[in-house]
Amino acid sequence: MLPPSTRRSLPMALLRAREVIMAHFRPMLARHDITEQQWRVLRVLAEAGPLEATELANRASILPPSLTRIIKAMEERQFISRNKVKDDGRRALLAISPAGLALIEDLAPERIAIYDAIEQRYGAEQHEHLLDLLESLIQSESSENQT
Amino acid sequence: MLPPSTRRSLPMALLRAREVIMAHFRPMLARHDITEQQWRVLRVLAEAGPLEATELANRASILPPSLTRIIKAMEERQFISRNKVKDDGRRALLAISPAGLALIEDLAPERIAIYDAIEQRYGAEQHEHLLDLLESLIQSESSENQT
DNA sequence: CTTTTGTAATTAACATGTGAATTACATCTT
DNA sequence: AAGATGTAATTCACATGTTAATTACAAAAG
Repeated sequence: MLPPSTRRSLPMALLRAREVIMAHFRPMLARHDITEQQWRVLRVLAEAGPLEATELANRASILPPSLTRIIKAMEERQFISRNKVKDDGRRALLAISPAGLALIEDLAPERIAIYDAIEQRYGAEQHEHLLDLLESLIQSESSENQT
Repeated sequence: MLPPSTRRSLPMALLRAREVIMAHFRPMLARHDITEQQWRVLRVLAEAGPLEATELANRASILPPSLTRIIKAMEERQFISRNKVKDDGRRALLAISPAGLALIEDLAPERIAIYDAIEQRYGAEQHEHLLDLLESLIQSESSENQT
């Protein structure tokens, strides 16, 4: 229960870990002129199908104001489309477009290769274990658990 | 070696984990009108003593352009001071001021309580193990390891 | 001594993070 | 139906992330 030093604190360790991982993916994304967040939006929509903005924001871990801007930019680049929901003028369904799907499929091999290389260097077992521990942390600390 | 779904990918898990942790600290920082990054700068300087900008940026995981802005703001609020290094007009030593130290000391009890509560919910052993795995990941993937 | 090369810090330009306020609709109340 | 309340999305204002370009200075090369 000592005061956590900056050298062994969860927030700093999580930040640094994310940095070293993303460093491997950034060149790929930059070559296709797409940001990390735009990439997350595309992948979530590709996996889950059309979603409303709120749900998409949650799944991609992007805040609503950011998502508004991202959607606007990606609509202009024709990577996603929006269709208003009947009976509720506020909501709209956001869907990935064929061009967006094509981009994801183009990048899939490289993305998998990068991820596999990380897993090899780090070790498959450690990797699985780390994912488990992170999921567990997210569970134990998510605000929905407050009774 | 399957394509990592967004539900079990390291980048997403690290991002979400950091979010749920920081959610506990944000109210405290907001009450003192200080940002997460400014807080990191203060703590690093308090722990390590005066540092040059480059070293401070590395230790606080802040990019140079951001640090330039942060230093400017914190100098105006008198939380840090800068002293030019003799013999090299480019460098300057950045140091935490008495007011900065006072802020850190004021917040220390609450900060420790928050951290301890997280550790209790999550489990001390899991917590240690997670830190170990993260350190190991950072080691195995940091760019200095490229031969 | 001048030029070249290297390094630290800053600036520029644009995207995102963040909290607060606002807008546009829906729904509930009376 | 009119007003009160709730919800989804956006807008605003400002801080930071990110890359590229630039400035300021130092050190090496000629």
